Amino acid sequence: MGRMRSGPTLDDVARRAGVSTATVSRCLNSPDRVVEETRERVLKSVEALGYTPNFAARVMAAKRTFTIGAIIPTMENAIFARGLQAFQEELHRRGYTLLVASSAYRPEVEAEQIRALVSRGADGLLLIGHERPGTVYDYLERQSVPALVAWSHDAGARLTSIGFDNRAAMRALTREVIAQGHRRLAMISGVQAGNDRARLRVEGFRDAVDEAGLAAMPVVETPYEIEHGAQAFEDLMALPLRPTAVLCGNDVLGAGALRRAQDIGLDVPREVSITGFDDIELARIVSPALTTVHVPHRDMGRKAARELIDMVEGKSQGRSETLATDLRLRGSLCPPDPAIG
Amino acid sequence: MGRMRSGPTLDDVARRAGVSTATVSRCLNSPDRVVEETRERVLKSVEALGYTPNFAARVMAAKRTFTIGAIIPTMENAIFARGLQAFQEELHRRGYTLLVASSAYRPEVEAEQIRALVSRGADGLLLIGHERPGTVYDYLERQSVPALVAWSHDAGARLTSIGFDNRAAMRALTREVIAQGHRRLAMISGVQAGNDRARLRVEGFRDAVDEAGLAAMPVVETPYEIEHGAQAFEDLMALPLRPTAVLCGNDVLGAGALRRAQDIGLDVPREVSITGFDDIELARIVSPALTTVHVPHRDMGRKAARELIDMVEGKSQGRSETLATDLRLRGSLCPPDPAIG
DNA sequence: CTGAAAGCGCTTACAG
DNA sequence: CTGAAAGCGCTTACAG
Repeated sequence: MGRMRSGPTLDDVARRAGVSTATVSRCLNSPDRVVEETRERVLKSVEALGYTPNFAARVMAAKRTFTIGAIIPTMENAIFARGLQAFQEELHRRGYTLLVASSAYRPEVEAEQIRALVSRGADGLLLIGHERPGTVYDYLERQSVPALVAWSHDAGARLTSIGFDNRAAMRALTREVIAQGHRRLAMISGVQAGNDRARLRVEGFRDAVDEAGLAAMPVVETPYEIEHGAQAFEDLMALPLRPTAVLCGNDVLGAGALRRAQDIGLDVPREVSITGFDDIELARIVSPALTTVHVPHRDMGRKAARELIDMVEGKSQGRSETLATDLRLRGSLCPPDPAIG
Repeated sequence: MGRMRSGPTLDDVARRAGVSTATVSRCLNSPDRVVEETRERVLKSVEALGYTPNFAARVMAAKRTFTIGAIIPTMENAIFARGLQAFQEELHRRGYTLLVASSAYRPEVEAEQIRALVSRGADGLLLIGHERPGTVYDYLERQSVPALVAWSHDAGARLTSIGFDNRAAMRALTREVIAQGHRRLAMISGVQAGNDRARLRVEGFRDAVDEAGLAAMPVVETPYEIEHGAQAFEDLMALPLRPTAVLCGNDVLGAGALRRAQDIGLDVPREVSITGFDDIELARIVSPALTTVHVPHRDMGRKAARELIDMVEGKSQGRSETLATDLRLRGSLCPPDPAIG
């Protein structure tokens, strides 16, 4: 069963070039330590045989893979795409290869993927958010694999993070909605269990609602999918006392809510305002465009890559950083209609 | 520089349990070949030490990784997301792990990623489309790594493929547009170089336009990004003789075109019809929803996984399959306004 | 500048 | 059912 990789080996190359395997290895890894004439002969031999080093063997001997692993909750939508792209570009610039796996927002899958990547020799790991079983952190420590968290910042966490303050960001957005005159605010949140970003955004929402002394309205929890956002929105609109503004845990939910509003004949923003979070491309595609929290995805990705590589290369013990977010006010939010409010 | 993975080894486990490394290995890989009492002792030792097998060593000894690699052109949008998700679910079901890399639509990056994945021991590879340098195929053959192409079908290609007929699909859509009465059709295509899906879609478009005896209109080529789709659309609308229908190479371009139409005050579909391709979620989010070609992403992903694993396990020499696509007629397409046409 | 040789941490016939 | 030992394909001190 299965294939036996049959490619040529270092030994084949060495024999053909009439040198030792050590010399071939040097030609490939530190060419300047081999005299030109020998090097040329070896490279010609490499070429002729179509030789590619066996990675497993190299890893075992050198204990280094120049591979970074990233486990993100989902590839189904673009939430992490832009940040990851920047992360990968920076990695590439520094000579590392990125391997990505997704956990479908399930902690046990994430743990499994972490093990898969670590045992495949990942030199470092990028994780999203701080919330996961302590055993995962124990494992990473025991394996002494540097790991960095992005998309979330938590000073007290076990891992270094390059992220932003989800709570403060959502608080600021909610304050803005209130400042525009809304008094009945509801929220559609992502699933909070195991997701600190979702949880912190809800907390930020509540902070602002409470400090304004407004009556509590529902926070509906639902998976980060368009269709779920749509359904949750419809449920909220069926309430006897309808919210005049619905704040969504991210742009995906916001787009779903907006779409459903249009489908059931509600005018956004005149009859109901809707906001998102993340500022992915989707937020500007929908019409009206979504008011949202802008997250510096590319900047975060690039900085995360730099810091993680520094950690991998022993140049840093881990320096956390909080990036600023800002509001993007667009057509989906306006003051409530006095006739409705 | 770099870390020395310092975890416990098989030897440590063996010593602690008072058995040989062979026995520990058996406990982990074929537990039924070890008597219960011994097994328990060994597993306790594994537990106590927090042992994880060194993947590289295992690969080298066993010549098998249970890892499948996929290289997709982009993770920036959802084009490949749903299919890849299904692919990964099926892989997981059969005990394989998926590692993903993206090529940014650049052939040289793809070649690099292929090498990275192969030398990391991928048992098999999923690639998108058939168009790439012959040297890549030579390499895969020499390394005897099974590879499968998805998203495109080509009977004459070197690799097995589980895909659909991009040309026929686009031809069918174009025929429908023509059948609705349009006579001035333009197209916004993705970049065709190195992308057989893009090229075949353009050919399908031309097939239908030619067979209807319509005058040639521009085919604009642009990267698959919302903003580029928007710009291309605006350019087309600036033509002296405006098209009444703009067919886009995929939904991303279609969404961009639609957005720009609204921004410049054009009524879709009354003044201009717009279509997409792929039927990703975005197509239903925008308003009006995009008429598009539905691609059976999940089915394709699942079938690709099954076939690739069969190839990896020597159960198949590679069986290609063409999947059916169908049209989804939605609000972005309607007959042209006689007053305009 | 180059080679001989040990060693990386596993798996797997081969014996017993 | 279990162990001793070879071997997987590299890298890297250590000599020369």
